[in-house]
Amino acid sequence: MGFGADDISQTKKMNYSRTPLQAQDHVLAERKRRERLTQYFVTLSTLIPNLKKLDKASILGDAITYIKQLEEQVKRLDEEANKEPVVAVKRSRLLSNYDNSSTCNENSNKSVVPDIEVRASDGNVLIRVSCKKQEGIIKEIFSQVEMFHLTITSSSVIPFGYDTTHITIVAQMDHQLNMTTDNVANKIRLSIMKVINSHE
Amino acid sequence: MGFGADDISQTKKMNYSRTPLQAQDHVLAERKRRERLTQYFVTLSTLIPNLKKLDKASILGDAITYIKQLEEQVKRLDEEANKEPVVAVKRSRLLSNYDNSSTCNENSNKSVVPDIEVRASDGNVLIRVSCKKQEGIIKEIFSQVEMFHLTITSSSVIPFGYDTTHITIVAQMDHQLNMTTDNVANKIRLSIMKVINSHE
DNA sequence: TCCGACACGTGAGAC
DNA sequence: TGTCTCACGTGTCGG
Repeated sequence: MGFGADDISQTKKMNYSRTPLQAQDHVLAERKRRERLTQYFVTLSTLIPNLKKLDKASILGDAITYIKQLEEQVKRLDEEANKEPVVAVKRSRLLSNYDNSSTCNENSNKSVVPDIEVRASDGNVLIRVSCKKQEGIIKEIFSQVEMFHLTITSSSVIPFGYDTTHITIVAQMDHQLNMTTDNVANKIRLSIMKVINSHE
Repeated sequence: MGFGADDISQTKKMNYSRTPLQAQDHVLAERKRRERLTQYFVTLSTLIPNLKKLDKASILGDAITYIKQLEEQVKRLDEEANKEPVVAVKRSRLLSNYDNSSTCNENSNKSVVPDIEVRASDGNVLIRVSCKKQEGIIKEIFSQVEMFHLTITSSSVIPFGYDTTHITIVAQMDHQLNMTTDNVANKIRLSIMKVINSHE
């Protein structure tokens, strides 16, 4: 940063006067520079809402507060968009390129993300799977369920859209297994997730 | 806006010289003003990411582009937050003590949390409701679904545990409705949620 | 009247 | 080397 005549002691007579031929070039360039800065100021002032005074200081100050406010708002919206669903279903994200950034467009992959929900209550287990239609995947899922000595009381397999299958199974736990329902639920979830993963 | 010596024609000898006693007050005030402006500039420069040059012009220019970028980002996030995500799962939580951790004990409340999931894909709508067994609630849910001019292609109603019912419905949207699938999904979700709430 | 804000011309440092 | 940017002091308006 250059410093001009800093102190008040007038040393007005400097040794070198500029080349007088184009010393005016200097003033012209400086004029141009000021002009650019002023233009920046008016451009900036148009971006700031509720700007009352057009002071350079006010423009700068309000720009600062406005940027802070915008950043805070972005942060709020961002973490609100990325927060987990309210009743957080355990969900396996099998597509690694699942884009959760704010710039993602409506990707059709999003509708076919396979997800699994297992919940247990009163010795019963509810299994809900939503996955792509795949050859033999239903058989394998049922096979996995039976490996836990569960008695299936009802089930439904419902197609949804072009390539999605929605499976709902309710089964009863064998009482001779001394496992907690949550433990069983977790094991089933992992098992099915593994099956689906092997098909991807 | 004040204008100084505008043109090059040197009329250097102006009529009034300032009161010499506190003409220095003027330079002091101006010095203070410049100081404030400079401080604003450095404060502003700290807010702008990836700022390479510390020019006033660069600071202003990058501040302008940064504000535009932030505004655009806010706009994008805002309209993204208000639209229903495709995969969805905005879920009404009526019982606040729902424990989704893996170490949760067998709380019978878990199985009766009424929750609704609506997702839309390829003009189809999948509706999944899990709620308490209640007199006539199934009829009302189906009635609500039909009010949206949806053609139900398949459905299942499965009991789960002592007092829970799990309902899955897949329906096709009427093409003459020029509504987005997400919009329909959201409306259905609200409608069913209202029905269930009135039964609680 | 004075105070605040502005543009101006200018010397000087930085790359 | 020249070119760019800066702070400075100053004259001049407006409220």
